[in-house]
Amino acid sequence: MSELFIYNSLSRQKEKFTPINAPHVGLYVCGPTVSGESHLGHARPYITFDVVYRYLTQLGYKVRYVRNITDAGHFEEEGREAVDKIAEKSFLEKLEPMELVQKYSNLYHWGMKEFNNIDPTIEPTATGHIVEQIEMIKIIIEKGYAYEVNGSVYFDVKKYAESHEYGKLSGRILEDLLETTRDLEGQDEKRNKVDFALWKHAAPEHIMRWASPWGEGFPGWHIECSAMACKYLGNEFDIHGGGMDLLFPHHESEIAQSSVVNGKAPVRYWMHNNMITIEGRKMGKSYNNVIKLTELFSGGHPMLQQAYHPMVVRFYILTTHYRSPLDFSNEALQSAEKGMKRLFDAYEILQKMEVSKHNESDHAINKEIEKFCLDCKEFMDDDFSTAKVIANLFELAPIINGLKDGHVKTNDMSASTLQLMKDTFENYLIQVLGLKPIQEVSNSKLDEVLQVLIDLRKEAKVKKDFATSDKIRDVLIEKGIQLKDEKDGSVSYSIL
RNA sequence: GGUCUUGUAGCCGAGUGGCUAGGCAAAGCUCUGCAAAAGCUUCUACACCGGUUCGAAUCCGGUCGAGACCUCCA
Repeated sequence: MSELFIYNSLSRQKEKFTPINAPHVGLYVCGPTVSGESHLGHARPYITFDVVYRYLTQLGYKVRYVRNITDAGHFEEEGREAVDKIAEKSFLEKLEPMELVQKYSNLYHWGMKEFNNIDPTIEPTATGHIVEQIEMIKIIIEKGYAYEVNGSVYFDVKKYAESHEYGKLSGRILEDLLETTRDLEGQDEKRNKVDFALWKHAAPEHIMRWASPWGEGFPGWHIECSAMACKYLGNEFDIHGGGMDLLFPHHESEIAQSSVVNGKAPVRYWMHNNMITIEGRKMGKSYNNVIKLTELFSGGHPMLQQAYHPMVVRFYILTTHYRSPLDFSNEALQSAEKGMKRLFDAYEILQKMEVSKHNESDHAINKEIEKFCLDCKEFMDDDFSTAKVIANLFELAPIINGLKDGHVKTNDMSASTLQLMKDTFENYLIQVLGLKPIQEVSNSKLDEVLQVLIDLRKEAKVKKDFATSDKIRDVLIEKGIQLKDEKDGSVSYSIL
C-alpha cells in the first residue's frame, strides 16, 4: 500500500496516512449553506477535496465521501437581530424557505458539475437529520455537558475543558476566550461567553422550526456535522476537511460535541484548505468583490475582463498547494488558460501516438521521462502536491511536441516509456486532477467543413495566391479556430 | 489586542540547509511565402535587520507588510 502523507491540522505536521479500517476510508467535508448563490470561495474546498477523494480512490481505497448541505437557517452576524437567515431572505424574495434552499442547491450542484467534481457518495441535509441532532443533544445534556435556558440548549465549554482539550485544533486558549470583550446577542442566557448553542428556541416569526423536547426551535450550527458524520462514518473516522475559516469555532465545537457523545475524538486527520483572495483582498461584500460562479463562467462581473471556463479555474486552483493562500486576478487566470491549453495540446498529440512494440531503446531520454512520470505519485503522496504534478506534466510537454515535429527522435524512445507517458497523462491530468479539455469533441461535420477550407487554402498557396490563403487563416482565427501548419506539411486546427 | 498562517524574479507560483521547479509575459534564433503553432536559447529571485552554521530562500529572534479566525458567519 502507498505511503501517503497528510498534513494534519491537529498536530500541525505531516503524518503518514493510516486508515482505521483499510481499505475503507471515511471522508467528511463541510458543505455549503444554501441560502445564497455559490461563489468563487466555494470553488476551492470542493475542488481540493474532490482531488483528495479521487486520489484516495486511485490508491485503491474504498472511500465513503460525505458532504453535507446546510439548509437549516442560521443567524446573522453581530449587531443584527437574531433572525433566521433563510427565513428572512425568503420573505424578501417571496419564496418558501425550502423553495429557496432548492433553488440554491440546484445552482450549487450545477457549479460542482461544471468543475467536474465527482458527487459525494452521501450528501445529507441538515433538515433531513433533525431527529439525529436532537438525539445527540439529549445525550450531551444527560452527560452533563449542556444546559437548557428558555427553550435553548447551550454546550458548557468550561465544564468540557476540565476533562478535555478544548482549543487544541485551533490553538485557542480557553482563558483567552473567556476574556473576549465582544457583546453578542443572547449572551445573557449563556453561563459563559464561550458556550455555543446546540438548539435555539424559535421566535414566532421564524418559519423554519421543529418540535423538540425543549419546545419549537432549530438546531445550532455545529451539531449537524457531528450528527451526520457520526451517522454515516461512525464514532471515529479518517478525514475531515473544510476551509481554514471553519477551524474555529465550527470544527473545535464539532470535536467537543462528538467527544462527549462518543467518548473519543471523532476525527483522525483534519485537513484545511486556505482561502481565496481577489486581487490581493479578501472576498467580501464590503469590497464588492464576491464573484458568483455564474458570473465567473460568463464574465459578468465588473472585475472580470472575460469569461473563465470552469476547467481553467480548476486548473488554476490546482497550480497552488491547497494550504497556501490563492489570489485571483485576470492576469493569473489568463496565464493559466494558456498554460492549460498547452498541456492539453500535448495530451492530444500523445493520445494519437502509436506505441511501436519492438522499440527497446535505452537512450537517456527514457530515464528522464521515467523520472518525470514516476515523481507524480511521490508528489501526490506528499500532502497532495498538485502544483508539482502539473509542473512535471509541463516538463513532458516539450518532449511530446518534440516527438511530433521530429526534434526528439522517435527511435530513441522505448515503447514502454511512451506507454508510461500516456498512462501518466491519463492518470494525473484526467483522473486525479479531474481536468478535461475545454473544447467539445469536434463533430464530424465541423471537421469536414474545415477540411474543405484547409484544402482551399492549400490550393491558393500552391498558386501563390497568399491573399486568399491568408484570408482563410485570418477569418478562421477570428472565429476562434487556429490553423496549424505542421512540419510534415499537413494542417491541423484547434478550437481556442 | 490575542491565536494561527504568510511575504520568492515583470506577473503567478514550487521549494525537504549545500545540486538554485514550473507556467505566463519579454527578447533572440530555427521553422515559415509571411505568420501562428512548435522547438532551442536568454532573463538567477527569495520583505528588511540580526543570529545559528563551513554553508540559509529554507532554522532562530526582531521589524515591517498581507491574510484568516477571535462565538452562531459558510
